[in-house]
Amino acid sequence: MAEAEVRRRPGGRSARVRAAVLDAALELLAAHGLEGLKVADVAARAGVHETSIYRRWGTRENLLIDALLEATGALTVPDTGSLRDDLVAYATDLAAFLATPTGHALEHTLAAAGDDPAMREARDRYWAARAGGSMQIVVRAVERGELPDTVDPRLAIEMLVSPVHFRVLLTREPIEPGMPARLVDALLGGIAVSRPPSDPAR
Amino acid sequence: MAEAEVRRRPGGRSARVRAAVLDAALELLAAHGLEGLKVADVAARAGVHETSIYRRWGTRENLLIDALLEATGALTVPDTGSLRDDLVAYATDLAAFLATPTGHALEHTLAAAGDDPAMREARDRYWAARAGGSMQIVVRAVERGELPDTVDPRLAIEMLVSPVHFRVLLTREPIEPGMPARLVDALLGGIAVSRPPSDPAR
DNA sequence: GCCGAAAAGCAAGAGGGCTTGCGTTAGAGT
DNA sequence: ACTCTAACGCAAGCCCTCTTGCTTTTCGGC
Repeated sequence: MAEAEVRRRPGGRSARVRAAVLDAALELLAAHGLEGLKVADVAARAGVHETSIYRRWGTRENLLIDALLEATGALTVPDTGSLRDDLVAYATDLAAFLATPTGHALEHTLAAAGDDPAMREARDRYWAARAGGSMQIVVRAVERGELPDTVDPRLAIEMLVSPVHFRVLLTREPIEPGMPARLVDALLGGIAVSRPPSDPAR
Repeated sequence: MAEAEVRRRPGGRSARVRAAVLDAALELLAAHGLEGLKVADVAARAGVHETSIYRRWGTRENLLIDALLEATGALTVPDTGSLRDDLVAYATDLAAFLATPTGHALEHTLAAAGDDPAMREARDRYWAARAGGSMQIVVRAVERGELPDTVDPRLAIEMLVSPVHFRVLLTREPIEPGMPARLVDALLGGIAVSRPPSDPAR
């Protein structure tokens, strides 16, 4: 997620401008929110001409994606030795991230992003990295014998994380603290069996 | 979803303008896509002044939501007597709808929509209607004894539909024909048990 | 039929995203 | 050190969303 930075030379003019612009974008994003961020303001704060931004990034959207992906570290992939605990921790972390201004902005920008080749590649890389990390939770559980090797790690992770994204992006309902655990229990045991009374909430 | 239309009088000027604008918007949406739709074009095609649109709807976004929700019938809620079949059919229908231009546009517009009170109310009504219908699948299964009454219908439906939305909005990966069935099997039985070899795809 | 209010028509314009043509500057390679 | 080129600075302008002040039409109630 942070692979640039050593593009040509750390102190080259290009790198300097790039860093200044991305920093400015993130600061203004935190200050004025996603809608309030104007390219002209970013340019002014970065001490750079607006045209330079458009020449390099092309669109406001591209700039946002670049800044947000650079600012977004990978989610930590827990490894407690317990599948259930790992999944609950991961979902909880994700929900917490999506509740931050940066997470919220990233989510909405990704959802609104277009389909040009460059954007497609950035998106694919991002999700591949996310999936690669989180699927380890499932892979390790299979290795430990906690899960049969017939499970599809990708589908399992999708079923875990997508309800969280769903609420943030579409229904906009809050994610109660107990939701990750209920999600994981349903995912592991299936809804056809009654779940253990393991959630105080709701 | 289609509750207006008898606002003041079917032939009143307001109603006429409203209908003309929404029709024009949907036609242009189908013709030029979500990004290609311009308010001025809608006004021209509807034979209406652009100002009238902005006076009534306020923003392009509101216009889109109004047109799309009006054009979107409720998804049919299957009732085959088998929970598994109902869920698979529902998820398949949803995926098919989201693959249509209208569905795609609705999905993205909803995700991008803001949080003003009017929008919030429209969104809540939409999702309440969707949830109300789809949760019946689960409720009926409980009544039939196919599921214990400890299941949370809302969570179950969220876990069913959100991976579909997730792919459409965020990862943009295609939804393979076999996905709904695999989703339902994982949801019903849990990933901890090996699934029956019931999917030819993948 | 008449009248008051609500909605539509109209013109003008502000603001932000994005583009283009041209001159200027800085840094990478030799 | 010198040049050649990629990147930036700058000015001007287009397009689209959205706003505002005022006039004109139309509809519903009396």
